[in-house]
Amino acid sequence: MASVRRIPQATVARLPLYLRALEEFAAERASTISSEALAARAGVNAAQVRKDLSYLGSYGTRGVGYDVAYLVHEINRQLGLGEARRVAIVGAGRLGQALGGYGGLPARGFRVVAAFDNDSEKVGAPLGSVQVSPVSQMAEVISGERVAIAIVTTPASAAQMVVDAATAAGVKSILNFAPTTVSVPAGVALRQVDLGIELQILSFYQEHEAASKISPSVAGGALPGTVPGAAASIAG
Amino acid sequence: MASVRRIPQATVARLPLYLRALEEFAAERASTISSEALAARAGVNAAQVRKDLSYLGSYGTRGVGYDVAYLVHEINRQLGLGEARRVAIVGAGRLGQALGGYGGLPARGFRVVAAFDNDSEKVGAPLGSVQVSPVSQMAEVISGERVAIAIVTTPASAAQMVVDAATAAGVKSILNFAPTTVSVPAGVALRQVDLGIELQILSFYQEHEAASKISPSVAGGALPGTVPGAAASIAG
DNA sequence: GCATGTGAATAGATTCACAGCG
DNA sequence: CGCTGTGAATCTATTCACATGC
Repeated sequence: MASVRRIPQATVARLPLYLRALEEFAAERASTISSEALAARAGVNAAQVRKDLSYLGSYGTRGVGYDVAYLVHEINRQLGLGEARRVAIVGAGRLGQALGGYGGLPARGFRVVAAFDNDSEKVGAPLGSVQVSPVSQMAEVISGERVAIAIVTTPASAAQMVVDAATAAGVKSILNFAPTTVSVPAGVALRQVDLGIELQILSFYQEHEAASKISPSVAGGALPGTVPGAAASIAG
Repeated sequence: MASVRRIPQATVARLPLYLRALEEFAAERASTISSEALAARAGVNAAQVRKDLSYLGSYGTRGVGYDVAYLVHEINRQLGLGEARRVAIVGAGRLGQALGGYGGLPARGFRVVAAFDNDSEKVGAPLGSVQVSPVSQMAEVISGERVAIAIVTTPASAAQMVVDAATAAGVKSILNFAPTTVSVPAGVALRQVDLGIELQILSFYQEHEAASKISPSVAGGALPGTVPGAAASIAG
């Protein structure tokens, strides 16, 4: 019953991993699962799983394990996945197109409700299930559609500008794929994902002995007038 | 002169960030840079920058700062970016196409030398500057082309299989975009990137107060028969 | 008896603060 | 005298180990 405890960033970053694993177990008709089995599937240590879950309030049964369905429910609740989050994609290039058409988004509770680009060739074209709007309309469309999260897939040169426009229009989370560091106002959460950086990190470990441990990425939020910093995740 | 010191994972994950910032400074004709300016551009704290760089052997000048060109050179060296790394893309769907055509790869010293898919519709089609080969030929093409890094952009169901095939053929680093946890043999470095997970993490911070700090992702390597775990970075 | 839940121990990362040097 | 380089202090995260309770 640690329900008031503050959940560590590292734990928050692992909850979605557990969720993914739990959904696999659920699909296999498992009704109960041990920390050990969950840990193996998620690629972490069993003690880690137990400690992480204990921050949520500990929903396991000693001698038995965790109820799969209930845990899924609780993690979903903690992550705020009750209702579909409304997202916008800014930048309708190849990457934006790929993400917009990615079926994993609706499957995980995210709904693309707008897309933007400043290339007039792209404006009006379909991107996933929406039409690309001009960047000049970001403010009105974002507030009209109540967009909560903006995914930035513009070139580096445009990234800070669109982040500024999106946050000014009320977006509270930014997922930046542009290969540059952007900063966001206080109270806006930010995560950055850069293919080149990932490859460079791998390159390091190729040169030197491969590292011994696996570590998750950590959250990149912002309460203070935070700058940027991090790197993180995407899907196929 | 801490040249023998082991470089912490967290530092390794930030070196590419510094590199990116330094290249921007170089483009602006700055010949020397303070830890403070570099920190601001990279979105971290100045003390962090100094400590991180001190692991490389400390190439700064007190009262002045760091020589931009020299630092770029040293970080590139540490990251093993002397010669272009040879990469393969496995999975020629939208995301694979987007990554294969991404100009940031060659710009940062990575060369796509092969692509694979098991859909016969896609085999033979161009992906970036190469042609898609059938998955059945992975072993020979990977060893023939001396592929060092495999980028996995298949559906989740195929991911572990292609990772096994790639590592068996000699690939030493895996960048997994498939939304599932994969495991790799000892000595193979692994990083995982999942769009859905990133969004779920942002969703958490949207619900609760936004986090106060920014944190970088951490490396996901493997010396032991390591399982998977992490999340991390890509670009637009 | 078996697997959770958790304090305590350990390890790792960040930040401070200042001595040292150009 | 400014800025690096780095020990020491702090904070965060991971792992251990075992008491607890089903």
